[in-house]
Amino acid sequence: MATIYDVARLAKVSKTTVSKVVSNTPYVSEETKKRVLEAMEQLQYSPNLAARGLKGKRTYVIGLIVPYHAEHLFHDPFILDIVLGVESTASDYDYSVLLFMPKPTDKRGVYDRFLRTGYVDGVVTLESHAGGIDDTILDELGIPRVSAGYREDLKQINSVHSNDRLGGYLALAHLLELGHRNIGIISGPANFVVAVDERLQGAREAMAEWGIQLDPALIGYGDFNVGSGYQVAQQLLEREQRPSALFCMNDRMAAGAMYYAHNHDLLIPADLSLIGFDDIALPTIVEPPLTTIHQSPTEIGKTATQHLFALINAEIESFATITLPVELVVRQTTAAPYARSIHMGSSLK
Amino acid sequence: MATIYDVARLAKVSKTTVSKVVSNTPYVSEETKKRVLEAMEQLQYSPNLAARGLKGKRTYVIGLIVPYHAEHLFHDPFILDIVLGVESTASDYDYSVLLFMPKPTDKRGVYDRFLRTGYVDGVVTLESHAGGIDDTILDELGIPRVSAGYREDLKQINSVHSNDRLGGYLALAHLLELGHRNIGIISGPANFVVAVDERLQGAREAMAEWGIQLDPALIGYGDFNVGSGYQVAQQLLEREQRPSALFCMNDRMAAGAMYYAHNHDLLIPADLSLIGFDDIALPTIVEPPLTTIHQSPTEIGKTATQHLFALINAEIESFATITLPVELVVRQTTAAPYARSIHMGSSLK
DNA sequence: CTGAAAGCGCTTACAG
DNA sequence: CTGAAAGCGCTTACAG
Repeated sequence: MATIYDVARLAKVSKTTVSKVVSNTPYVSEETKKRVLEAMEQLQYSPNLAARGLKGKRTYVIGLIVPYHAEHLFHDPFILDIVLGVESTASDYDYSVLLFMPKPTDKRGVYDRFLRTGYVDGVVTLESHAGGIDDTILDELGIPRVSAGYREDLKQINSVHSNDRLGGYLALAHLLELGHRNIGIISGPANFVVAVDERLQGAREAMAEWGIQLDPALIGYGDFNVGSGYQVAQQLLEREQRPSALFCMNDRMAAGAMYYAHNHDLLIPADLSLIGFDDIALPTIVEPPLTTIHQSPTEIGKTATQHLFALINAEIESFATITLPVELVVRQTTAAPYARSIHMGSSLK
Repeated sequence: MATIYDVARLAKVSKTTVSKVVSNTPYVSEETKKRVLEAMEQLQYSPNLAARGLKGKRTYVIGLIVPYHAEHLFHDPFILDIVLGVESTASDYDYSVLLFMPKPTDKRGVYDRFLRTGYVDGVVTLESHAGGIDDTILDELGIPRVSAGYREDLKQINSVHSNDRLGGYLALAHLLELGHRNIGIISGPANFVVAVDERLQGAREAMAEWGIQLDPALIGYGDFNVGSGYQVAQQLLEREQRPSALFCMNDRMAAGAMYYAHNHDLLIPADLSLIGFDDIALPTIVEPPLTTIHQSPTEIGKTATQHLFALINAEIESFATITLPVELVVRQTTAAPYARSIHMGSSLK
């Protein structure tokens, strides 16, 4: 591979000058610059990252830490989208991404070693809940860090996530506006996945605005999988006072709930309104199309990485948590309550 | 961060000796070694990767190239599992993983630059179909490469994938042994995803053994999503001579087919046998449990990475394609054909 | 605007 | 078994 020396010789300048052209320093004459650029092109020169990293203040590499959690959380399709957002943004900044996936069984040393090798200018961590990454080594080494997701220490700093509280609020407000009062919630794991707690809080706030207290008995806890949506729907819909609407904390559980409704001759949305969260591409056979709260995992990855570069470049020292907008997407699974039963009597089956 | 010099000083030896201890060279006295090890521990010394990469023959980094394909292929849960296998194996070998996700819109230069920076000792590429990675730059730079999945040039070399042909064979053989003769196939995209072609070939071979010719009209083409499984099932099951069994090329399409069967009062397996491929964790509400062909994406990642290290260490020069075993997992969606209709007459509805 | 020189933290022959 | 010295390919003050 061509080195800076080869380029210098071909362009008849010094290594120093080549280096200046590479790093776009001003005060290089146009003519010299052009000659160097041509030589670089001709030799397909690409600066050796190891050498840059060794001498300069930068390694041109950021770390991406994706802790392996429980099976179903790790296989969340969002993870790949966030990773994609991080990688493509890093690439835009001419940075490379070093991937690190610590397992829960890893001793502390593994994590330390990854950072102490001195390879990274900063790290993005993917987090969703307790037991994640801790900052002490990062602080000690002076490596900036941005969290894509909620920080495990819950500090409102250097992290990027969806406005989950607003999402919970919008979902409930939508149902309340339609006239629903007896609303069940199919929650994810609470006190563990921070986003879940936030969405619950948002739901609570919406209900408070309508003067309603959230009944804990109307909250069921699933694990984000389709199957748990089915089970929790069953648990909630078998109640004496059957809820007229369900807020499901992700689209997959909403699909499970819909499946339960189909199996029990509940028409959606006539007998039961359903709203999800995420706005993933559900199988087209899940009918009717789901009303949901849209969020953008790729944007989370992008925004987190952009802000990491702002930290690396010392443009900012830290930033307050960024909450990305979420959006209510009304499709065909929500309507006024008991639209059908009002006309046809209350006995549904 | 502590350097090799700090360690040398603390242990009262030369840098050279420390380096020898780090790289586990023999011919260091036990006593010296122990002192150095203690100093390393005390200073939390970790060799600087950039310096190692610059001077030594190795960078201790491998590249992982995950091309962004069509939406649904990229979001295949297998990808994350393969990545996990690669990362954890690299980590076992004290290597780091540099992630690279080229988009179809990337100009050639982006890919080149990733490799020309001289950061990687080798690369693992994730591939499934045409239009992937080409070897010319790798060959030019002398960077070893292993493909996790079928190589896009279809060379039977330095690649690791499941024994898809055997999988196709096992699936069909299972159905044929149960007595099915009129068998439909819900295929993935053919002439594009290599594994699909292989599975079809395996299916063909099984049928030939039973003296049956595969009828092209009994093959429908889906896109691996649940919805397409539903649609193709419909297309095949509405035929004059309704197939008594369907071989689905992944579990998600099998779930779609099952859903179609439920909606049309076909009992599984009494009226219709169904076999999938992959053995993913389907939602528990998909009932009955699916008979399928098991494969192990994490193993693909691990095996590919292990062999990459064998190439890097020059233990081998190349290796013939490794096909990882697949396994028939018989659960409850397959049975002898028309188990019910034989007893109850042929009118099903 | 240009370039000579020092040095980043290692590894690797080589000599002892 | 141990260590002095050269050098990997860059960047960065510094001098001109």
